[in-house]
Amino acid sequence: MQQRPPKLTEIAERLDISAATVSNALSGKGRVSADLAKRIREMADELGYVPSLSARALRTGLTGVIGLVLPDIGNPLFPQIAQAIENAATDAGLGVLIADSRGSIKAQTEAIRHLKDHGVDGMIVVPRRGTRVGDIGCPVAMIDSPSTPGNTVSADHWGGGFLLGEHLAALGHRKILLIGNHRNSIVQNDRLGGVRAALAAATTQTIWLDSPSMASGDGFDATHWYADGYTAFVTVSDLQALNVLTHLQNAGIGVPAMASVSGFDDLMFASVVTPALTTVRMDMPAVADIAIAALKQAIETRAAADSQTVKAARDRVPMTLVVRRSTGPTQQEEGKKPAFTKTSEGELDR
Amino acid sequence: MQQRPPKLTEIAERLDISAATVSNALSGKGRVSADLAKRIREMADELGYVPSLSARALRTGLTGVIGLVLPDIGNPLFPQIAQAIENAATDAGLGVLIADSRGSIKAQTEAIRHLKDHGVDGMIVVPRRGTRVGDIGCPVAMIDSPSTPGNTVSADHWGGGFLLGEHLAALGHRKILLIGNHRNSIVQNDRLGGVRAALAAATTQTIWLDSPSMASGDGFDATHWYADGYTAFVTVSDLQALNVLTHLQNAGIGVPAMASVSGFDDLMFASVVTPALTTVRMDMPAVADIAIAALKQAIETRAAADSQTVKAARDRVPMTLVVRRSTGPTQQEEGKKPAFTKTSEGELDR
DNA sequence: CTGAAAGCGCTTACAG
DNA sequence: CTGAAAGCGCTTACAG
Repeated sequence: MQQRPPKLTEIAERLDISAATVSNALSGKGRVSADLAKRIREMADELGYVPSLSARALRTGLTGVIGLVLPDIGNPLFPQIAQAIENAATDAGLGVLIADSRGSIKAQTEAIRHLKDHGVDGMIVVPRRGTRVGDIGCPVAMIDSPSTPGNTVSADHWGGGFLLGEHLAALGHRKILLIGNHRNSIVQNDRLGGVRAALAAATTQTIWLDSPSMASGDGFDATHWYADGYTAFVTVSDLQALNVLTHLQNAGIGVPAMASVSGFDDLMFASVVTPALTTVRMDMPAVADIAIAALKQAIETRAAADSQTVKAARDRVPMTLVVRRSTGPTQQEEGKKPAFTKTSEGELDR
Repeated sequence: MQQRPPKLTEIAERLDISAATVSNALSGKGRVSADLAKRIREMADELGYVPSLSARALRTGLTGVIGLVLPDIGNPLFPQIAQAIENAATDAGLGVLIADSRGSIKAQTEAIRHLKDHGVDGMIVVPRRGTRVGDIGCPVAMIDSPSTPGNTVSADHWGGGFLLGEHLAALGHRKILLIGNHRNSIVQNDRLGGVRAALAAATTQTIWLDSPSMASGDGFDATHWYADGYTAFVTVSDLQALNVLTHLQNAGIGVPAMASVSGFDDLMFASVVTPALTTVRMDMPAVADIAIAALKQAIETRAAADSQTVKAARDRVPMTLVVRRSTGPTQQEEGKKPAFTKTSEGELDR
């Protein structure tokens, strides 16, 4: 039916007052008598008035939309991030425009430009590994590792790793293998650093799958390490953990009876596999809330200060250890079910 | 630095011509002499002119932004969808605003309203199961099952299932168990219907995990069926397949040596597990292209016809069988590596 | 407390 | 082929 939506002046006409007054009343600037303001609001409701964001944007220079730049939408962690950001933004009355910096750093730059062209008031960037985002002419909140310069908010990856390390130590593991993907990833180093710190009394060995020695040959073979006495395998992500888990199972090494496998991120499949994966989870909603709050504040005070990376917060959100069943080696742990919501399997496909 | 961006009138002033002419030249309406148009474009480039979308939106009533409504951003299939849509939209010069209809149908309605309030020109909706979206006052493209009324474009789920069924038949399986999650899901019925049709000569049995008998007790136990002679397990999603796979392995039933497990969607972990999952994949980019094209056309012709669900296309995009290693029962298949890109593990966490 | 007026930066008939 | 003018729907000083 595409009814032409009522505009502000229509409310004004009906009430025989000026558009300015309607605008003031609706924006709650308080320059209107309580009584009149109430009548205006009622009329607006009655007419189903929805302000034109385009007009407002043109006038105020603010669109009420922020951009979300992700290194790769295909990233399995993306749903968690996007969902948390979308929720927080919606609560803050902001729209979220997404952009995928798929592939290259160049693509990241393009994505940022694309968003700017679309007039976002600010953006949240999960930068590509090793990337820095310069001044882009609008406020930016970065979600990265706490050790990254320019970071605004992030989970406490080191602390999360420490929790996991303590857990494994308590279970009695003495030889633990730590498996990382990219040796120059700050996040991965933070995570494994925490694990190592908690396992100072045990034997740990760290291997990086992107190292030359690994890249050649058939790569990593968990059974080999198992034969060497390693009973626990700590990976830097659940995807890697899944890989190790199924490898071991496939080779007849029981998990958690004979070996323990754990990951990070609590990806949606972590609770679906048998045995369920023990993992370390970030509090994405908290990260998102902080990022949005910082961004919003920066947008609001933007007029005064120059637009810059939002550095106000620099928060470090704690991580949570999610103990499930893969906790060997002697199966001490019965595995509590996690309290938080997991991805609804029901909506998998319809 | 937030330099005030140059506006159209500045170009006009510098060239000592009218704003109208600049506008015409830049929008390529062709009412400007080629020579002048060229000079205008050069000046625009030189000044780094970026049109104000807000102003254009106010004037034309079109924002150049579409909304993407997903049933649940947490859905593991979401990354594929979002990425494909974002790519197609960007190519079409459109921005994508996301909305999560998490949880309820009510939330879906709210999400749609939220997007409308933000002035999207149209939207792409992946509706919640069993949901219909009424007229919302702007063009809508629905991505659902081909059998769903109002559907605009979708993968050929039945056809994909048929491919999988044929494959299993060719491998010599005689007793195949089909496992669905929601007995009233159109997509799932389409998929399993296709499988069944191709396996007409074999024995198939279908169970639904949401049926009362399943809901009670400990639910589904693959080993029980294996003992009963079933050698192939077809699930309606890779997540389910992963569950079955790890269950079997955990119980000492080798895959693919003793049993075959397959799924749908080619979720990012499908190629990471051992053995890699055989699955059926939709061509998301094709789906996205069709949806965006249909939407764009509807937006452009919107003035004339009333806004409605886009029904132009109703396309049925073919699905692809991805044969990997889980294809038993006699391990005939050596498992080709899939040709398409899988989610870059590298960006898992940084 | 309320209103008249200007203007945000474009595009689009309409003239010339 | 080019330009003058109006207007999209708001908000914001500025008066009263």
